[in-house]
Amino acid sequence: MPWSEDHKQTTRERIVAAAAAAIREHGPDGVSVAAIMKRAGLTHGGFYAHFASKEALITAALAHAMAGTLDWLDTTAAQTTGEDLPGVADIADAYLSPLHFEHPERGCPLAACGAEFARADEEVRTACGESVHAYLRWLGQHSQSAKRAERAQEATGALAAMIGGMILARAAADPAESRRILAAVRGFVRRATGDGQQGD
Amino acid sequence: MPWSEDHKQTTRERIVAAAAAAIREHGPDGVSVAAIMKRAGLTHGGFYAHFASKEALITAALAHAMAGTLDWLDTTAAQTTGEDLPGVADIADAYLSPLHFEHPERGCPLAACGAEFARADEEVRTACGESVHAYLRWLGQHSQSAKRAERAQEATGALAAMIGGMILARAAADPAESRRILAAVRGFVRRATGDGQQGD
DNA sequence: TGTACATCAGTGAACGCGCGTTCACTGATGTAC
DNA sequence: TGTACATCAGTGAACGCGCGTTCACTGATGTAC
Repeated sequence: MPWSEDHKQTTRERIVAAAAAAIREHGPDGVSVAAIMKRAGLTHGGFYAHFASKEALITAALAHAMAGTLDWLDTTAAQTTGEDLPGVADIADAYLSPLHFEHPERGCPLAACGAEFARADEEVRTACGESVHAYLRWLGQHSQSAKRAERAQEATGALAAMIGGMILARAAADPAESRRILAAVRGFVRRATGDGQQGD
Repeated sequence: MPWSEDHKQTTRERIVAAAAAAIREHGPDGVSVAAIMKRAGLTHGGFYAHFASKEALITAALAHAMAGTLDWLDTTAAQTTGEDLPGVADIADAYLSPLHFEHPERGCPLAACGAEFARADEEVRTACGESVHAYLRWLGQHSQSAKRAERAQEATGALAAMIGGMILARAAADPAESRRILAAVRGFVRRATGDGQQGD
């Protein structure tokens, strides 16, 4: 075999990473296969040696973005609070941060293009449904409520507020209003989860 | 003048209404000018006698959808509660209803395409920012909190949860999970706003 | 160690298609006589 | 009341362009001798 075993796999991952960033920045319809390949340092012709379709790439990019986001939220919230298992409101603080606001290309794929994924063809739609499920499961594990039903409600409500809050902040007219929105939603989630306030 | 005075205005409004529905159903990039004109019972050639660009139509459609949504929420929440000025949690109940879930084409434009509007060119972006501002103002008027700052936080947090909740429900894998999500977010908002529960 | 070779990751021109937009036209309409 | 006319809302063919996808090729690589 003329090329090292994992060379193609590495290239594939480079394409997925480039796609995950470009799609979150411009939406799945706002970026072309050629633009993604260029971002990965390649030409568009080679694309179909790695993926069956643009659809398949979007699916892989969504999974990549989701995994990265959960990882980043876990790490950031744990660092900020100094606890191994931060609570839902701590996760929401990390999510509703100015850093996340300014960098959709490295952030939550559902805040960046949730509605578009949900409207897409079956392959992406299915991956999107799985992402939602995994997201809620993961956030539920951070809930400190005693009852299972309460943990589920807390996780679902908080995730909704997080995603909607980031969308509102990014849709707002000016940066000051965006900051106000992010802070308000952080406070709202703390109030709903019954956690004491923290930081600002 | 060979045509009645408001004939052209009526046609224009028919195009805007068709666009508002089609865009909320398929996204601004998912529907063509020709498809919108067909939906309005016209051919695509006449479009530029009414609008300077597709961008201008999207802007008008967003405003139309926003106005219709606030109206519908006000009416529905008032009918359900039997009060003139329903509270934030009552509005959230109407928003997070199965009917709204099933009919994005008649529902909130920010839940349907908020992220896309926020990424669009200046004209749509500006209209989107104004929509967010108007939305928050309107919902704040429904808050029963005493202090202004609390009303703002309640409105912002609830709107975030409403929009994010609808996006999550529409992105979920199966109808049962969607229903669970909608119910959970309704409960979450009631908890955060301190309102007693209502209905289911 | 050096060289000829087979492999296949990546290249770039080309394709068909649908899009937003333009424009010469058609024909339904209200008005003037 | 009836008819010729000017207006302009709406039609449909055509445009240039960028898209997703295909394919004949190129050239860097590890292997065999």
